[in-house]
Amino acid sequence: MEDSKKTLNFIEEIIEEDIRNGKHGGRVHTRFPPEPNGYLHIGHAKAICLNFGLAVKYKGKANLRFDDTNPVTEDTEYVEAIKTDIRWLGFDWEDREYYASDYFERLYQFALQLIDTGKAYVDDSSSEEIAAMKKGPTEPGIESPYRNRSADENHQLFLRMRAGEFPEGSKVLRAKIDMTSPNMHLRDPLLYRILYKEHHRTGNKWCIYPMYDFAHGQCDSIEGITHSICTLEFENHKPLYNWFIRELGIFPSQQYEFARLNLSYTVMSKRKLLKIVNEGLVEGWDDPRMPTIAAFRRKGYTPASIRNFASLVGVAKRDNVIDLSLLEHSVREDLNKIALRMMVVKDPLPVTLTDYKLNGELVEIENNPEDESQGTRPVTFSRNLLIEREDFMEDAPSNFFRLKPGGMVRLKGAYIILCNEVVKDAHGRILELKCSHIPESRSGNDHSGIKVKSTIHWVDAGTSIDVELKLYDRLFRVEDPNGEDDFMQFINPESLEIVKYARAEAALQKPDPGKHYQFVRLGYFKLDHGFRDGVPVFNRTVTLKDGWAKSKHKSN
RNA sequence: UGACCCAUGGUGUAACGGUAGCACUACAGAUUUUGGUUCUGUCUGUUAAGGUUCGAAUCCUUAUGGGUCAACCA
Repeated sequence: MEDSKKTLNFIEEIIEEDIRNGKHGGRVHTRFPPEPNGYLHIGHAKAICLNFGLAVKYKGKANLRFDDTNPVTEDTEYVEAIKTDIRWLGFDWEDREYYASDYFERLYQFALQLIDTGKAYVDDSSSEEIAAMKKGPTEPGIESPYRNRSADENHQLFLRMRAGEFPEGSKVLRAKIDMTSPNMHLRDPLLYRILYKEHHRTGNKWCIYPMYDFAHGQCDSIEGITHSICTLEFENHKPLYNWFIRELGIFPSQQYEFARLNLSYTVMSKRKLLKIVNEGLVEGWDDPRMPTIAAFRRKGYTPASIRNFASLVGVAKRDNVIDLSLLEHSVREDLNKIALRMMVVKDPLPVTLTDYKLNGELVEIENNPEDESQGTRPVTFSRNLLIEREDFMEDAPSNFFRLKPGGMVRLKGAYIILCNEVVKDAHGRILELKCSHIPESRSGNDHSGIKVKSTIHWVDAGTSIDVELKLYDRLFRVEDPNGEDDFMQFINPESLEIVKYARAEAALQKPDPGKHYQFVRLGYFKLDHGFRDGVPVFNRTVTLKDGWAKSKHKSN
């Protein structure tokens, strides 16, 4: 959406070929089909951008369709969350909000049609018996003893299944295809099961529910979907998808599969994410350490950065693990242009300017050096300041450019200062720095002639305020934690660091919840849900790139 | 050991029989009142073996490696 690449991905190639051939009158109609049983994650974001993006690019349409055929796991809570996320990403399904459950009656009629043409039968076998008769992929299955009931008997039985005359699990409807097929999905797949469960939309109207395979393709067909795009694991379902369309003689939607997104240092399966939530390892689905869209939103990502990321990762058929750094690159790129700069000191070290005689003054500092139109703001400067503790080093190596005894550094937007004395307590902990300033070095009017190697951030001790900072790290310690059962052992125990009392310039007293900030040299931040005991709480969206930290890491 | 799918630098992704390119990462340098940004440069790649061809990442064969499928989940 952001950029139209010159080269096409394989789905775009198919679409352009179809348009050239006048297939479906050159019409392009896609759909995004979430199951409302969990929150959307960054992998879904890729699928959303793909489906809705294709519709935009080829002047077609994209539907939102909830695949709600399993009343046991689905809920309206998820429906609302999903809609919020898609809208936030910037996509619009207009009036095309559909539900598989809207089509239950038509799907039921489709089932009767298959029964009457001898293509489906009611099976009384238990689920264990059915599994046993299917056998494994390397050997042919065997046919059910109920497979050759007459169309008429099947018809009557299916009517009675719907009427609620049979207990849950006692009967299923199956397609009659081929029990010896090497493709397991073609070994008489289940179409309907009996389930006495209330559905979040249809209530108790139904006690039989269609399976995914019997619902999805037919829903596509009903909606006139031209390109039904799904992930690779449905590749083996395609012959079945096509079989239903052919046997029913309905609109021939076509399925295309692409590789789902995997991100390093996290997991993407709903089951695993649910487990992390349920075991209380995070606050919830929108905890900023989660890979959900809601979490990225709360953490301070922008919709544009996620859309751009989706475009950067591309669309192909090979399994992939995308570097987290690509996502971070994408959000930094966006935030650098829009974020308001502010100064916040995470770990304050008092600095007293012993030669500063004024009763304080205001210095003007730019709000965004990348964008002059964002203007400047006045910041209070005085004799008593706070700087970052790690910006001072007593025995500094030669490549440490910040403050050291007898050394000079510029305070961002203000003066160059000189460190004269280090005040310590009995344990040797540094309590305070006594410094002097160079009056002629004032920012914007510097005629001191002095060049310093570094500029550091600071706040005025008297007027600064407390803020809380929530600093996040990757959820998992290892790049690919996707082991089946042991993934929990790779959880990063230090994925959240809370700085309860950082000191911020006074302007942050009334933070704008809609704005993205850059706390100079600390990273990009966004207001979390609000305040804790009157103290504003900020989530760190992402750090700034830090060459110094890297070189330090290397020499260690 | 059945069927289907996939294989290009560290990670992704292009090249549609004719110069292996782009992004991220990493590294080096320049600029910089954020060790940020910006700019410049460098490193690293066609899984293997055969075949077709004047010419193969691309087509064919085989091998190897990886993924998916045996839920009354989607």
